[in-house]
Amino acid sequence: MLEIAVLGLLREQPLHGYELKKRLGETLGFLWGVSYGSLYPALRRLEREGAIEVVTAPLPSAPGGAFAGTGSLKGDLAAARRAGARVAKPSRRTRKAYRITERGNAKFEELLLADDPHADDEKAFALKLAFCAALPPAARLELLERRRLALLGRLDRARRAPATRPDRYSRSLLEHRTRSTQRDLEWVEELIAAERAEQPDPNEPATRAVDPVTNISPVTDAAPGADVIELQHVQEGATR
Amino acid sequence: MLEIAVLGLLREQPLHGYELKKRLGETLGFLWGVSYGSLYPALRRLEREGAIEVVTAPLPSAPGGAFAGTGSLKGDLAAARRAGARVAKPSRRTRKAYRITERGNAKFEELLLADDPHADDEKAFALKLAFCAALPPAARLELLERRRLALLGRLDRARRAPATRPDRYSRSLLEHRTRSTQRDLEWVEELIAAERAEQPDPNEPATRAVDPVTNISPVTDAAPGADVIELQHVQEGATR
DNA sequence: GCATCCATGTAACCAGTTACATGATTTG
DNA sequence: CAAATCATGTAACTGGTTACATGGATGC
Repeated sequence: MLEIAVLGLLREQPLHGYELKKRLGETLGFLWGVSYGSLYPALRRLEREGAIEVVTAPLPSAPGGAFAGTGSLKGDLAAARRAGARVAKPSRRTRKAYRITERGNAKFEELLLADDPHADDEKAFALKLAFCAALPPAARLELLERRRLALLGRLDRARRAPATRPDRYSRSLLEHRTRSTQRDLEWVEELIAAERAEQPDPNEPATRAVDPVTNISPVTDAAPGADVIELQHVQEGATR
Repeated sequence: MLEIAVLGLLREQPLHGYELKKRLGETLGFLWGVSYGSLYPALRRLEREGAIEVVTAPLPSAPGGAFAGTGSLKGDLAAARRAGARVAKPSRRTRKAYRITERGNAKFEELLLADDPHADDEKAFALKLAFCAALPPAARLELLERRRLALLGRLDRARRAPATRPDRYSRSLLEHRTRSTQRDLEWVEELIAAERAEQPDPNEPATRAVDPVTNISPVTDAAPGADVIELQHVQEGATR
């Protein structure tokens, strides 16, 4: 969970821990609150495995030649000041900004499509969805399709095995839950439809729609470099 | 979480670990799956703090005089056999059945009303609701009321602070989530209304006169003791 | 010079998980 | 007697949490 969120945010621009936590709080706050006690260890972990790296630019020089101009830290500050918040001036001493690496990007996509067992389902999907915009369309579709399957499965199970205690409250709960799942399903199907509408996948000529489980399409490669563009793009507008 | 479920089940009848896990799987399976690795330690923990105790009845005598008849183990076996399942005969050697104590009952009610911070909210409430039937009406109402408050708070927060990333998916997510919360709220309010209808709280006389839903007369006395009946009811049918 | 915010981190804990170890009882 | 099932348990790990320790920078 945390790693997805961190990588997802760092995809857009380098950030340091404190700022990361703040953004997680603002933009994903409704999902769950992250604490420093898990964030900093996660950052070290990600760094150890090469998914992110410290960007040691005190301010002036852009270190990685590929990473022109990085407005990241500066832009952030400016935006905050614009917003009228009381803001400490540059400082820039102890903070360690992290940047995502190629390995990290790979890991991010891998994590979005992995359904590891101890993922909360609800929250996990919500989180993934919140970050799937930067994903290649095929992967995104896969994510939605999986979710759809999971919801269908749950509905089916609920239908064929009532599986609940007989009291009033439990029955009401089960009922409500089923309705809720149904709505989730409809919603996901809308998302899928929208996805297909604007991305009429040439690899799925009608028949393949039947079995979405095995369709790990070997042709997922959409325009290479699209990610890089996206990255620079986000940087401009991301200061919120 | 686990402790609530365990105590909730043991309230109805003494059970041993293996059976407990089976029931948790059947009747709460849609909520979450418990593993032995957490169940047995939980049982030991609960025993240590005096919330449950081992019932050392090999079979014949009902040990706690208060606990007349209890079909618990025997009834269970019979039921299973009736259902056509292949069933091992009595055995009864290594198994340790647990019974809830007075302390345990107290702890159970306390847990249902406590909103400890690391409760998943969604799942936690579902679980509590699934076991609230045996609660005194006032406590049950309190539980529902709290949930209502939480949902209202969430809605309010969502309304006054959009707090989300600007991409299509995140927006859709937030929207869907809000609708969902709204539905949850309506549902809880229905439950509350039903609750009040059959249990007109004598402590809130003034405000109820205004309420247009129930304003036929203040004398809507529904059969008192309905809960007791419900309780006895469960015990009979619970071997399911 | 003190309160406050920025910023990083550690230690202890928590509630669960999987994987493994053990053994009694039943049944074919 | 072998295989399946019933039954209890431990060890190591997971992914987070809270509480605490530390310290630089800044504003008033």
